[in-house]
Amino acid sequence: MIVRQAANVLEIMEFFAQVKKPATLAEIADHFGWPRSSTFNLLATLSEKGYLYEPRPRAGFYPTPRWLAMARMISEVEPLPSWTHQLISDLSAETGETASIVAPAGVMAVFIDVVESKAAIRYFATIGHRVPIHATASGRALLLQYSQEERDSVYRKIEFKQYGPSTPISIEAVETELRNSISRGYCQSFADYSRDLAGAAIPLPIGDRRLSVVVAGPEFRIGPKVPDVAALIARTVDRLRPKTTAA
Amino acid sequence: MIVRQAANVLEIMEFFAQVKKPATLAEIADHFGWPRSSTFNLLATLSEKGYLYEPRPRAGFYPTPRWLAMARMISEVEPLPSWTHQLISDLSAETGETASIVAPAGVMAVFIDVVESKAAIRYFATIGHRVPIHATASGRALLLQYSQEERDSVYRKIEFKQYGPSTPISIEAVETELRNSISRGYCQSFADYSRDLAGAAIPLPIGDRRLSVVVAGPEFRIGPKVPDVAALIARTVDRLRPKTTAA
DNA sequence: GGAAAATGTACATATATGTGAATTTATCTG
DNA sequence: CAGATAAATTCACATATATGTACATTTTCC
Repeated sequence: MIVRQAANVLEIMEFFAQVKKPATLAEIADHFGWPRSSTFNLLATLSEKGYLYEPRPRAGFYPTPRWLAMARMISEVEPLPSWTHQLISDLSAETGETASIVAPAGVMAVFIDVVESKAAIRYFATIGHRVPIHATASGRALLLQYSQEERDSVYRKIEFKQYGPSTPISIEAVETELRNSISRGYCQSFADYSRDLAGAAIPLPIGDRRLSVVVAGPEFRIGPKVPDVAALIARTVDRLRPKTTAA
Repeated sequence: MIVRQAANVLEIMEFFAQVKKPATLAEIADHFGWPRSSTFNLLATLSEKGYLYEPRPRAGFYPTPRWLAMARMISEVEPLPSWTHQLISDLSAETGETASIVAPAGVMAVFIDVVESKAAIRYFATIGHRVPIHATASGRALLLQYSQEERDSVYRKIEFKQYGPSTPISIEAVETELRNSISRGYCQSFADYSRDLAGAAIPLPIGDRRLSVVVAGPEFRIGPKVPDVAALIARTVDRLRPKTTAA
């Protein structure tokens, strides 16, 4: 069950992140199609908690820097090592495509860092974007780091859907693709989940965290180059990952 | 009316900002005394929206960097000029007390930037902290920038409460205190709102934004020095505020 | 300056939502 | 490796909550 008012808080935050200027109660209510009275309650709640204020008289509400203060506190803990951002930054620059660091979240994979391609036609992904773990290159690069039991446990919760012609729609299909990925040396996906999207990914274990790196873009552009891209990812990881004695 | 589930989202965020490590459903439910099923729904909603993930297997949830990404987008708009942080930073260093930048939010005043005192006994304020606009030095420094009509409009919404012995409990009392502040050259408060707390504040108009600076601390420590502190604030503003031809 | 329009606020009520109990899944223990 | 224990999920129902309606306030426009 989705908690509507919880989702609405996030929607409001995203709304402000987009419009980047104060908005009145009426504007917000109209934008979302919410009743004024409900909007009033929600804004009052956020204000009362110190997350919204009125920067200038009669110009409406805007989030306080409290969001930022909280987000900073949260993110200063086990941040990604700085070389991982360098990694996707370099990969995006060299390939011209979108590169991301991905982490597991149940049956989904979440983008936790993204450097977007600058091309007009590109894979549009944002931090927080989620994709099915079994039907994407980045997700499968996470699954490769799981034990068989852990994978089985994930499989049980997956609802297999035919997102595209090549989507694996059974446990065996996923396991087969994982085996292929191992022998191939990298994970790939050709519109397994998103239409026209192809990508290459490899596992990126950091400490006890299971992450993956993925480079993805429009199939027509990146498709033929997937093996090269995969090799580039591997080389770039080798170059940037700090050398340690332990594996 | 307070929107419970909206508030809960903020509580969860603050919880993670505090504990700074992943937490399982059970831990979160226990911490807040929420039913597990409700907690489940909330966490599912936040996860689905890309704000929560599972950094490592079976170690529970943690916010994704999406919070930070959103908060950055929001805060990169009309940020405070950098000299205002320098201002409160210097003030806190010189006085040993907590210094803040404050903005209006209806009948309340919100702290939008804070540098805390390092003393063991200190004014504990955080960004987002709210105080009544009429019963605090910082709030009255905001009211001084309002027109009479605007102030009247605010007064109509205030519920006058006797927070402390010196709290102004009528419109006249507030107006009188404002007049005194003008002739005095700064705003002050001696436990008008918070017990044992004294502070000095002055208006800080920036562009068309109405802000104020306040230095506050325990009454016994800062009380006798309030005039000096006020003078220091004024001097420091003069020193740091960029000179422009226009007023 | 006065009327009209827009915006913000309060409240009762129907309904969407949170929750307790039951079920399933995972983890620990001997 | 069972059996026990704890955690995560599901679901139907009572209730807390979102909202339609009415009212108040503020702003706009003539």
